[in-house]
Amino acid sequence: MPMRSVDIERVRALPLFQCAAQRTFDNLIAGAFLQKFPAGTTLLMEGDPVDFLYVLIEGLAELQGTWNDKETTLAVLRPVSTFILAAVVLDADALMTARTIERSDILMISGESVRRAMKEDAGFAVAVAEELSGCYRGLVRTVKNQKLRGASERLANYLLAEQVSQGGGPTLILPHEKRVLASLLGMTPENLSRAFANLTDYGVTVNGPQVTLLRPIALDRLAKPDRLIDSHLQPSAARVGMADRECRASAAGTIGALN
Amino acid sequence: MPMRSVDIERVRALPLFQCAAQRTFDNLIAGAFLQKFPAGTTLLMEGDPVDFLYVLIEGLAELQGTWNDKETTLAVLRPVSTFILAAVVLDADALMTARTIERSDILMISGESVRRAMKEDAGFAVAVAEELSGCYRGLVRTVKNQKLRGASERLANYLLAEQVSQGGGPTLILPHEKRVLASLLGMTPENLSRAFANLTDYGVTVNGPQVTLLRPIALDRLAKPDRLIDSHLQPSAARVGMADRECRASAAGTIGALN
DNA sequence: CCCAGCGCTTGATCAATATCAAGTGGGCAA
DNA sequence: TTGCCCACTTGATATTGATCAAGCGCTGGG
Repeated sequence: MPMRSVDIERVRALPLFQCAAQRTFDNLIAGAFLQKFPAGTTLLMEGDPVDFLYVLIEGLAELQGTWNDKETTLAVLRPVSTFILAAVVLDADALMTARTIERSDILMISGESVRRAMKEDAGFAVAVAEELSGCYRGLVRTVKNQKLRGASERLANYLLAEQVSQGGGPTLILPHEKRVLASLLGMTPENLSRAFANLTDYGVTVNGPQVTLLRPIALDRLAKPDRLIDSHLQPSAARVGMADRECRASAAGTIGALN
Repeated sequence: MPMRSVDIERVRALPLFQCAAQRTFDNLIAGAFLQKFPAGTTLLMEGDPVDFLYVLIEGLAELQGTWNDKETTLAVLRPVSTFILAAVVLDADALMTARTIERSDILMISGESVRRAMKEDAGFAVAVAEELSGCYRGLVRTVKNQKLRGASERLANYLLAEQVSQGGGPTLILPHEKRVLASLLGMTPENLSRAFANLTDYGVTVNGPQVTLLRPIALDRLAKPDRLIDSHLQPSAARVGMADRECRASAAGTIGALN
């Protein structure tokens, strides 16, 4: 499957590849291939060896973990993000299952060549370390979110985060099924319904996948968003350089570039 | 505070520094200093800028997160481990506060010099990426542990993990106060007591900080440890090379080398 | 030696979340 | 169009975990 040059540029523009030498980048792309997957495809199973670094170019994907016949969503990924980086770096087995939620275009880069590129190109190795740092911090936020907040607080913060990521208007569209959201937020679908019902008093109106926040101030007072948990409200209006990439990782919701 | 050469060697032997060029290592150590802290000292507050990479040489330390006057322990660190690496790499604010639990010897390495070393020494940059990958995967395990298991299951797995890390004998010593363990496992101290009580039927006897596992098979059947959550039972008896460093990260309990 | 404080436990109660069981409505296929 | 399936909702109930309130036992200071 040949890559369109538009897509190559989008990948090249990722923080992960921005600082790589042109030669490094060309080598990585040379052995890579772009593939289309229908919705609901399992890309990689928990416990399997990882042969590729994945880059979601278009569509929507999900990372989930399993234990004892229970299942939980660890992250929902949107374009453009890489995933499974940590396993690739260590040449280890996957700790999470990766699944497409929508029909998706996914770039697969040989894991072996990624490891080689790191050794040969210090700039790229640094970029990998920075990417992983961002992913790591995203997960720290996730754990804090999970351990310190109750269900409706998690939902409230998710909604506020989605609101800004969707332009700041009063109404936002849930990007996937509510059942996935429930799992992501660490509750049952039934409880998500009830959590939405609780937020009615705070001006939250639900209409299918469309949610409207009528009293953002009230909702905010309930949610108590925190820059050390919710990455959407970062103070650094300055510094648009290297270090801001962590901003893409969100604790309550979509964790960009999760591995 | 001059470092003993014994300690220098212990640091040098860390996976993080093993592959670094001698020159890189010397530079890093040159600007570093070793400091002793009494128990209960706050090394770094959540939200503060991070100026140093910390290496716990001796003692016991804790990483905790806060929100809305609630507090949770994210990890308990034992020697020798590094922490706050991710924040150092990104030159970002700390997401967790770091506290000593016991009197501790801590090596502090300039963050600026770490970032410089990464750019100049690809081998070191790769090691940083590998370390971060291990930390990342440790946190993935933590999240799965937290979201998929109930309180007594988490405790049971913690005990089994501690047992192997303390030599595999039937009796083990809790390395810190039970209240810290409770917070680490995501429950209240009261509930930890009750969780211990529940495990009585599975041969768990508690006597102060000393815990004996009389029926390991029964306990194991309850705990259902999983190599994709509990890092203590890794299959890789082979491959003692680079990639095994992740083994030090444990989901249920002490996450070595957490950042 | 005694007492105060603290960590831990235990019991009673309460709140939060999960589970079970219908029931509704929309979309898709026959 | 009809009818079924599936996501979602809602209610009733069960379970789990948190909170509140004593009480116990060890330790360190007076």
